[in-house]
Amino acid sequence: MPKKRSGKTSKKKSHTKASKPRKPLRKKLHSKISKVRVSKPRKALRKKMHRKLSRPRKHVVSKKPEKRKKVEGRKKLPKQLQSRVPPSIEKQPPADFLKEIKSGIAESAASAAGLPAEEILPLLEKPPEGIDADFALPCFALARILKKDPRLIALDLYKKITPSGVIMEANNTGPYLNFSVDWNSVASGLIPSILQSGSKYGSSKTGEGKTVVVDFSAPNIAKPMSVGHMRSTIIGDSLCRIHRFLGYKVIGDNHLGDWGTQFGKIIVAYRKWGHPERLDKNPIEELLRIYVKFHEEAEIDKTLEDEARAAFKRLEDGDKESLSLWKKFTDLSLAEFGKVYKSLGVKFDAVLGESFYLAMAKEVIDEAIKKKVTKWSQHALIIELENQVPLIIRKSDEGTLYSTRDLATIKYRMKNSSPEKILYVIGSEQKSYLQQVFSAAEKLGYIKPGQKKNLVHVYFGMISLPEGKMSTRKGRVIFLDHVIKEVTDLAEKTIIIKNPELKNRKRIAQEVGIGAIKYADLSRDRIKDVKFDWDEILSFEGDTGPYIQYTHARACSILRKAKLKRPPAKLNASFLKDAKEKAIVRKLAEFPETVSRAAEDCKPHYIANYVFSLATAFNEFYQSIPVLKAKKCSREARLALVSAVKTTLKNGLFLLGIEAPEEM
RNA sequence: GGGCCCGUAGUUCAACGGAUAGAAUGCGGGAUUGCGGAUCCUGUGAUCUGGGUUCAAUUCCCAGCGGGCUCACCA
Repeated sequence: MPKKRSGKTSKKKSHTKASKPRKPLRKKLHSKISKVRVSKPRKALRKKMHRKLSRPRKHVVSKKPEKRKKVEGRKKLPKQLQSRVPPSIEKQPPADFLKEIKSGIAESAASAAGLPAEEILPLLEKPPEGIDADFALPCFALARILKKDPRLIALDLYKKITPSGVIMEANNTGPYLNFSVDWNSVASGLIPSILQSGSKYGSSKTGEGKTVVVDFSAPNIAKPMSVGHMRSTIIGDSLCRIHRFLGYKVIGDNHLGDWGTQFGKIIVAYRKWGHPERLDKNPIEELLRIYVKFHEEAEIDKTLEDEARAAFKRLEDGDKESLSLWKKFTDLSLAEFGKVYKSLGVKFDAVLGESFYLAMAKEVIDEAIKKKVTKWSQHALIIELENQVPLIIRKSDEGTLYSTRDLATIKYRMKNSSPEKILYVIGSEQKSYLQQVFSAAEKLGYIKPGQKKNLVHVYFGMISLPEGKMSTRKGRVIFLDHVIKEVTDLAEKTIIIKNPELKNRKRIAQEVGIGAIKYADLSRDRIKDVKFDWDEILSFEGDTGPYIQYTHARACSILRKAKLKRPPAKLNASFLKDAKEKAIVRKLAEFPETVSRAAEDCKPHYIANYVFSLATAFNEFYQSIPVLKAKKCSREARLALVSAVKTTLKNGLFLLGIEAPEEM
């Protein structure tokens, strides 16, 4: 049975529209009882206290007393405001303030310790919540090098370090050396820099001159796109955006499943049971019908599979009638896929399906024979691999296989784009298969020896339904366009309730609905399996795409009402005094690092999590601190902050492939 | 059976080997007619088991248990 390249399609009982469980829109009626707000300790603090009382500490190393002593003895140093307005040179990538702060800290700690800064830098980390500091240097690693008690090292460094620049103070807490940063000073450079960089904030030039091919989506022709294809499409699209943002030349390639034995099946099925009129009217539906029919009949009549293989062989050998059928099916399917891609807002730089590589695949076979890396096994041609199952590259009927075409694809891509990396955004179930292909490619010399690591399988877990595995053939499947429609409809209903005056309601409902779908996928680590859950995808509250979009829209709303002609050129950040404001400034500074980590690990969920935490920080801020009604200086500073948040949220959402409407 | 992946509050997810494991959702309380309540505040509640490495393990290693995927002429 054909499998989808991008994932699995099967699914069990399909939910039909009306029966779908759905989370009701929450109507909140609020009681108007006025109450005096009592300030309470923060939740985290509470928890901590509770834990302390109820549970014995695990490690007795804790030196609370010492910590306290240190904190008391902490010396306040004069802060030196050094606002650093970034160079306004166009070509210059946006400044990465976090990186600069960290290297500043690393340098001063390094010179105090007499070690190179490069050794210190990677050790720097963010202290946990509740620690009153911005950066921490755990001294354990130094203890080994310096052969000293880490606590003494921390103390020693603390004494030697003279804070300067944005580093306001250092202090030692047990084996940790903690640094506090003057966020006002940082903000006065960072915020104008963000405003100036705009849609470029967070980008860099690290990928300049390098090419990355992203192989993603890859639906199978003649089958509808199910939610099984969602992950490859959404994750792949995001990875394209992220790499492009970092300066790479990206070739997003939709490696369509438009060749292979399943076409034999469809051709056979079409000749036996197909209705041309139905095909024209409702192509995917008809193709699916005959495809399912084929498998039902094949259960009974075992010769059907052979018939299909033979039909595929004729297609591969260039039989005209078969080819014209193939062409028809392909064109019809592509038209359908195009609609889905359009609503998802996904574009490709290349759409080179497997059929494109047919001639090259045949060359691959000849080459493999010539290079003497093949062996015969039961009339099929195989390549033997170390510690792996051999890879079949030609069937016993001399037809090509997925593997043959994949090898040809590697050859073609290396030759034509010489990419630094090729990312295969394909389900984890193909992990061992892809490793075989990569090894074979190395053996055939399509990649340089030792460069196998540049062929990266960006795998992801499988989508299943609450009722079990999906299965196209059994009709247990949820179609992607169905999901899009449901979510979009709900978004529209929500808008009608919450913002009836909104213009462009349809378009924004679409943006919000798609945002919900994409965010639900991209906000979790791709390697984990997911259960498709209507309730989750139809939820617009909490950790969801619409929450981020809403936050962005609120920021836009404030800026709109402020009627600023243009963002302030200068910023007096000393008016950003509140802890909530500082928290936002720090968050803003973390964006570039988050983006590059996401690219390194090919994990867009870093960005999703980031954007959520920034949105949350912002919501907490504007909930309690007035912007428009603040006094002039505060108002200006806060408006700049709001604007920087808006920009950063928008950029983050963009990297996830999610629109950021200004109203919703 | 061999190989690979996963195992965290009731549920769904986070957590560059570090200091008190964060959220969301659910359920229970709340938000002075201030910038849109798709928001905010607050209570509740978790690292599968057993060993090992480490100053330090949710994280790394081994074993077990549970789940998923995969083991050649499908893709």
